[in-house]
Amino acid sequence: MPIVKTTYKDQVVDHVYQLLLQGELGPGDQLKESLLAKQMGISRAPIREAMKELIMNGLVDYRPQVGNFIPVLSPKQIIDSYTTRGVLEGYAIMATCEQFSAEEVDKLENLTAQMGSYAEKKNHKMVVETGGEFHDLLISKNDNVQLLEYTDRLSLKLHILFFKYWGKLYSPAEIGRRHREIVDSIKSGDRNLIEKVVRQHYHETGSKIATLEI
Amino acid sequence: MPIVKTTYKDQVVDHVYQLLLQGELGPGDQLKESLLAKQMGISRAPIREAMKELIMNGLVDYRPQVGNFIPVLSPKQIIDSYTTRGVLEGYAIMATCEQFSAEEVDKLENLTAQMGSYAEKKNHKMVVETGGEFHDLLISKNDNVQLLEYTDRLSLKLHILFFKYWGKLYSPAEIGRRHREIVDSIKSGDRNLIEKVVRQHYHETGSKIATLEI
DNA sequence: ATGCTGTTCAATGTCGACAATCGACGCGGA
DNA sequence: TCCGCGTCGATTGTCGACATTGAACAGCAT
Repeated sequence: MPIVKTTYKDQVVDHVYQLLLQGELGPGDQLKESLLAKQMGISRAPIREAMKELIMNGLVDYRPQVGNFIPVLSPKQIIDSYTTRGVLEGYAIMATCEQFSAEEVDKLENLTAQMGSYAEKKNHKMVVETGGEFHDLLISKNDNVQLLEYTDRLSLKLHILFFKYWGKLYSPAEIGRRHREIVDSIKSGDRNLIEKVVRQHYHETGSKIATLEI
Repeated sequence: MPIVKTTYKDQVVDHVYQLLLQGELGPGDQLKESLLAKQMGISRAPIREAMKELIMNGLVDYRPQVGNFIPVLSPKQIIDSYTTRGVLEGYAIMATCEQFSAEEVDKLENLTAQMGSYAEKKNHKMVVETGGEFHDLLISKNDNVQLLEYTDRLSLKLHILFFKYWGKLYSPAEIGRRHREIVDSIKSGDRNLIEKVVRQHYHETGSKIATLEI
């Protein structure tokens, strides 16, 4: 039984995540401290604490003396965010690519196959879950805390803001091709290629989402 | 006359920056809200707001229910931070390298010469200032807001935590060589080279500082 | 001497109220 | 009609006080 010491601030953060994931909060919406406080039966103090954390993670824009808003990202900002993610994760994976054992490469290939299978069945939930496992294994070798902090923040932000597109972005064939490409680059041992492939993957994902968001 | 709307929170942030730059605050020190509030003649509310901003910029570590502390970075963490900076800025510069005009390249070379000159005279202050100008010009072409946000944060953090070493890191000859190397890579137009040179520069800087910090 | 336990105190977590400020609205004049 | 200005309401900024929690210390048992 995990004893979870949960402070009000953390509850507020989770609450806002839920609101975003359930679509009750969308781009441009304002998060009013008093309203949130009343809804949750607490004071504004922990709300403000939570806002700072959300701002830190890029899920809330802060305008002094005005309020906190769910960010409205322009197409360019979407692409830039994914580009940045590609830069960070591309490096993280490139720098550790020779640490993958044969078993782990097998695992990556299995996950790719599973993802294609789920995609065929239009089981988007499992596609996303399997994709997450694939992704986590890829960057799991890196231990640069500073870099991981930034990638985690960015992943969380993009995941929550654009999760609704995850299922519709790529055809099953494309999903397979893209992930195979990454695995193949790792098997090749060509570090430059690995970094390039990862960067391109995220850049294209960003571009696709940007077009869908207009 | 610039009308600067300065809130208490911003004053607190600046105050802590000053304490850090003046050496009155160092790694491991705790920032006690009540104490800061009393010193500045304000309540704890804006102090807490400021803490969040400092945490966001990596200049303060937050331990729930315990307090806020100036981070103590291990040698590896120092190297990792500089490595990450190299990854981000290396990409930023590489992606925009063909946008530099001949005049701007000249400017970079002039700044390099000036830096060497100041270094010879042991004018560390001007070395740092000129180096900052060099650096700012290099990344000025990039307009990826997400990436710039991360690089700015990281630059600020590393600048404030390690500013004391800036003058003593490299010999005048090394300073010249390093910056010429970067300018040359830009003149060559070899994107891979540019990124590699920038990454290596920051990695080596991090390594040097890490050894000095022990 | 060592390790556990309860107490104490200082620091953070939370609260409700008041002050300062921004944005919207409506009025009046060109 | 359009633009500038002042008022007003709603929201954030700040405050002092109280509640809660973590860490250090003393005392006891082993």
